[in-house]
Amino acid sequence: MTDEHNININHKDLDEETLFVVSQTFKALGDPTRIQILHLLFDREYSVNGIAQALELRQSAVSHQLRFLKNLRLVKYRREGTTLYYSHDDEHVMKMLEQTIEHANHN
Amino acid sequence: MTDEHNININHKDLDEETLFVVSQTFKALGDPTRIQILHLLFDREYSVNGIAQALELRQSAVSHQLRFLKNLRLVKYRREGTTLYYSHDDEHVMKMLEQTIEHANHN
DNA sequence: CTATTATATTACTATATGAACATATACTGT
DNA sequence: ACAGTATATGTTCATATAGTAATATAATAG
Repeated sequence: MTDEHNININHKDLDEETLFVVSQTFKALGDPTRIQILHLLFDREYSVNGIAQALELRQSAVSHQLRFLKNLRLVKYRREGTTLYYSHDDEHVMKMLEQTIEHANHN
Repeated sequence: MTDEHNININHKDLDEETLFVVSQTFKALGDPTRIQILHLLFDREYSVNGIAQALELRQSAVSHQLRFLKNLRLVKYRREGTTLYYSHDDEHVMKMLEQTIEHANHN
């Protein structure tokens, strides 16, 4: 009989799809611009131009990065006229980001 | 004063150095090969060739990625003769990796 | 010392990435 | 329909990245 009662997680199975999803998720957080965008969205929603102004970035640069984040379902948006208000859409990722910023500041 | 003029309600500012450290940390986890290496090191230490054989990678490729991970203090090594045994060296990062793999598998 | 083994490093190549610019699309008000 | 505004998209370019092959270095055994 094996030690199936053990609480430890089995680290031996890492299938290709999981590997891809995990690496993509971290890749999203591996760029300063995207981190800044998500960091902004921590507190409240922002329009695309709002993000661009707050971070002093071109509108197209922001839009490109938002598409990246939206493809990974890390952000979502609601429309109000011609304006799109973006907000974060993945609690787990936002918590990781918060913790890692905390961790980095603590050193 | 309206909310429109009060753009900087942000609690925690995100200084440039923190931004760099955080993005570098996530960048380390943003590559499938590095994730596989860290995933291997979850349970125990491995030699460079051990990692190469386990993941079917060239020795030099593994060595390159280990240098990357070592620069970020995510892994450490001990020497035994000519063999270097690598192990993980950042609990926070390993926990994040574990949680994110769990999170990805859960979907 | 020399030979062997394990790992690191250098040089190179192919691909990925991020930003810029210009343009296209979507919506609103007139 | 038209003008104006907000956002998205296509293209191009410079740089970053990951891998390979070949070589260098380090430690050990004989």
